[in-house]
Order: sequence, then structure tokens, then C-alpha cells
Amino acid sequence: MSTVRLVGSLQSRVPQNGCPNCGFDSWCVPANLTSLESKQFNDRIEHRRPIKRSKHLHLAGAPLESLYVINSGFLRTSMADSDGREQVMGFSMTGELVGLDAIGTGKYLCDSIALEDSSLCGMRYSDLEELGHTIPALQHHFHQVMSAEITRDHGIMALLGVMSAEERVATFLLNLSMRFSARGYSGINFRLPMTRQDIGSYLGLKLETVSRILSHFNNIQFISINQRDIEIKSIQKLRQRIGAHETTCSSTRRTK
Amino acid sequence: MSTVRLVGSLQSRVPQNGCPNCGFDSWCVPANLTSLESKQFNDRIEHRRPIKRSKHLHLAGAPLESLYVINSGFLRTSMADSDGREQVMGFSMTGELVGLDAIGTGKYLCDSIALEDSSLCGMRYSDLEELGHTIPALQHHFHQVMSAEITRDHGIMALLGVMSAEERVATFLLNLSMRFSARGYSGINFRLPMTRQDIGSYLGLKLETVSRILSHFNNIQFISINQRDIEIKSIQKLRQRIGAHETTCSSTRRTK
DNA sequence: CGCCCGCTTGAGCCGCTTCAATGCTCGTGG
DNA sequence: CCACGAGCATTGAAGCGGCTCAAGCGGGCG
Repeated sequence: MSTVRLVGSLQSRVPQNGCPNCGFDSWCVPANLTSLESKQFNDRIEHRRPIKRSKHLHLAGAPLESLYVINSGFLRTSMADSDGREQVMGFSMTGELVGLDAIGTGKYLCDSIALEDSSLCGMRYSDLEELGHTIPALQHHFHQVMSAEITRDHGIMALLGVMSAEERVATFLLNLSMRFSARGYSGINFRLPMTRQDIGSYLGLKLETVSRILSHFNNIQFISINQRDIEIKSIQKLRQRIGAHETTCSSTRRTK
Repeated sequence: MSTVRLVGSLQSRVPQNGCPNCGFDSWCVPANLTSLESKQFNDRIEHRRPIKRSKHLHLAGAPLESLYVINSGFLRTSMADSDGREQVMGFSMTGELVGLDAIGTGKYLCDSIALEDSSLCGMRYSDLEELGHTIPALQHHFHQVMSAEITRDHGIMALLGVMSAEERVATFLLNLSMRFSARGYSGINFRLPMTRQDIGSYLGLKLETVSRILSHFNNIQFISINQRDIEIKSIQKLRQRIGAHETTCSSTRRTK
């Protein structure tokens, strides 16, 4: 998906550039940059590139120029199979980095599209590499971000490999909730920016299955959902539903 | 999985260090290092650490010290779910790098185990970062390797998300075949180093399903398989089987 | 040689998909 | 302003692909 949480808490205010709440701000603090280094860094940032809903940031095959951090909004990254089937690789929100998968070949392998009107801050990849040589802390931080992306992908692989449909949806909801919370939004009430189709593709399920499971979670009071507006009624219960495969089995299937 | 193809062709001979066919050799050529830089680089390599079959290179939770390139042998990387279910993240062979997912947190999140007696070359991650600052080309190459790992993971996510069981197994066999060829081994006849269980976990299938599909591919002359010894009879036909979902559907299901 | 672990194969079942119909919402133009 | 339509969501019924459970086999290693 090429998107990744950059830092644990985003409350850090780094007011030295003219871009309030700039997505790259969060790079300076954890990377422990001096103010001179931060200045050098900020000078290379292309601030606040807007992107309208349902417009592409890039298509697969386009050459990599810049990496982007999301300033506000929501993006979806997806890959088209050789025979046309589409797999959603991930959803990116504020503070997350897009484009990491393109570094290897210099070309994007994914499409990225805005799910709502969004704003990005970009940096040319060549600039980032150059800065990395003179600012070791930045280099180190960049490595961590890339590694975190690999870890995230591994989590999704595990989800797709071993989890049941209900577990996948529960995991997805909890993950969204967590990310909204971390950004200061409500982790309880939020609006899903993507369609059931998108969720299904991401989780390796059909859209009807996603819809049914959401309805089911609604019926058993885990959540309350109306179209795209969702309220998490019990994080606890959702959590228990994940990894409940053995527990549930013993009550339903072991009746043999 | 933290494993990745380092270069397209491995025939490049870089004889300047005493470690014949060292896994890190392949870093010097594509990274275009000068001979001085190669010397600095080679001086930091811990050469030829052996690891016996079924021994762990590391367990999840262990602190990251070094990244390893496989010199010879075969490794399996896997992650245990919170409730004990295991997901195989990947299989690594000669020339591939292990440990990238640990950079983010400084701790391994995966277990790595040798599927056969293997030999590794390691470099302390701190050394690699240090060298990266003085040798830009090395840094650049390292970024490419990390990005390639992300790309590889995306491919697996797509496989797990959209492919049928037969397509997954066919993809797996073709991928192995390709990697063996690229290393100068036969891509037609080879021995699977992992169990059906391992393959199943990797592909999100049960071992019985893997076994059945291999038997089926055997019956229809796509491959010839006897326990772990396999011969690819027709790469072409295996390729067609992938992405045959629409084609096959129209002949079998559209009979409605 | 014998045991154990891994592989194969079969039968039946369940979870998810497929196909289909209907409802809801929002944007657009008359 | 409302009527309409397109796209998204919901829900039902039926089918199938892969899973579960179970038994038998074979090969390698002690």
C-alpha cells in the first residue's frame, strides 16, 4: 500500500515552516533534527498539493518523482492484476506516506486515488536521498518508515492468510478506529471514506459479504452502522471476535 | 517475509573478498561501488555464518543486530498470530536478504528458520547505515532492496486477496522455478525444501488442498511430482492457469 | 527394522460467493 | 423545488470451493 504511520502521537507541533500541520513535520521530531537540519529539510518540501476526490495521484507505470505525505484527506492504493482483477493494497490517511513501492523500479506499480478532497506535501525522492547523506538521523528515520511499511504489509498478509471473514472486518474496523484516534478524531464515531467494494477488495472478500457482516455486527450491538456512518459500540467485543476462532469453534463445532 | 531478490542476474563475479560467492557481492556491482568502497564494505561483513537445518536464525521478539544475505540454503520466515495461528511470510533463497521488517522497531517480528543446512553472510545494521552515509550508491541500493520487498509483499497480498487455490499454487511453482533459474539451477527439476503445511500457510490454504492441487496438476501433465521432487512439464500451461478465472468461468459456469 | 512424520486421498459439510431483486442517497437538470 | 437516475448498500436463496475429519501409505532416520 505504500502508506504507513509515521509516528505514534501527532500532537507534536513543529511550527518552523509555513505549512500548518505539514505531513513532514512529524519527520523532524522523531528524527531529532537540529533546527538547521529542519530548515534544509523544509526547504525541499513541495507544500500543499491539492487533489480532488476521485482524482488520481498517480497511475501504475508512471515514473516516481516525489514521495507524498498526506496532509488531510484519504487515499486508496490499488493494484490491477494481469487479467484485470483489482486488489486494494491499502488506505492512507493524514500523516501517512505514499509511494514507497515505486523506489525499487522507479515506476509506480499501484494506482493511488483520492477518496475525498485531499491535500499532500511532497518531496522529490532524489532530494530525500541527498538529504539523507548529510543528515544521518533523517536517513535512519526513513529506513524505519520503510520497514514499518513492510511490517504493516506482513500484518495484512497474515489477515488474508488465516483470518475468517468476520475477523477480517473486525480487524479492519479496529484499525481504522485506532488511526482516527491517533489523529485526534473520534475513534468511536466516524464515516467510512470507501465503498463496501473497496473494503471487500482490501480484505479479500466480496462486497456482499462485507455488507452482511457489518449488518450482523450491527444486530449484535458491536457497532451501529448506517450506510457509511459508523459507531463502534464495543471495542472490547470486536477485539474478542478476533482470534475467537478456537473459542467459537469449541462452542459451535465441537458439538460433534 | 523480509527476503528479496537482490539483482536480476547473479553471475557477476566480484572476487575481491575471501568469501566465494558471498551474498553481499551482488551489492557491489549494481550499486556501482569503487574498489575502495567495496573494500570498506567487505571489511564489515561477517562471512559465512552456518546454520543447521531446523535451527532458528532468530525468533520473534529478538533484538535486531545484523541483516543477513543467504549464501546457500533455504530459510522460512513466519509470524505467529496473537492466538497461535501461524502465517508463513515467505521463503528465502541464495542472494536474498533477511531481517528488513525488524528495522522499524529494532525487534524481529518474525521467526526465521533454516529449511536446510544454510550459510549466511551478515552485516550489523548500524554498520550498514554508517556506510550508507559515506557511500551514497550503497544507500540507494539499500533503498531499492527495501522497496523491492514492499513490492513483493504487495504481490502476495494480491495473490491472497483475489486468486483461487489453483492459481495460488501455480503462481507459487512458477515463482520458485524462476528463482531457481535465476541462480543457475534448473527451473524445471527441483526439490521443494518446505512441507505442504508450509506451502499452505504461505498461500492461505490447507495442506490437504495444496496436496490435492499438486496431484491434480500432476494428473493433467502440468507437472510431475513425487513427494518433494518436482518437474515442471509446461511453464506455459501453468501460466495460462493463472488469470484463467474468466476464461475458465466462461466455459464451465456460463452454461447457465 | 520399525517408528514417526509427512503426504495422499476420500466423504461430507460449511462459509463465502454468486446471482438477483430492492432500497437508499445524493447530485443533477427540468 | 422536486423528479429522476446512477451508484452504492442491503438482503435473500442457492451453489460451490476449500475445509474438516479420517484413514492409509511411504520414506527417511534412528
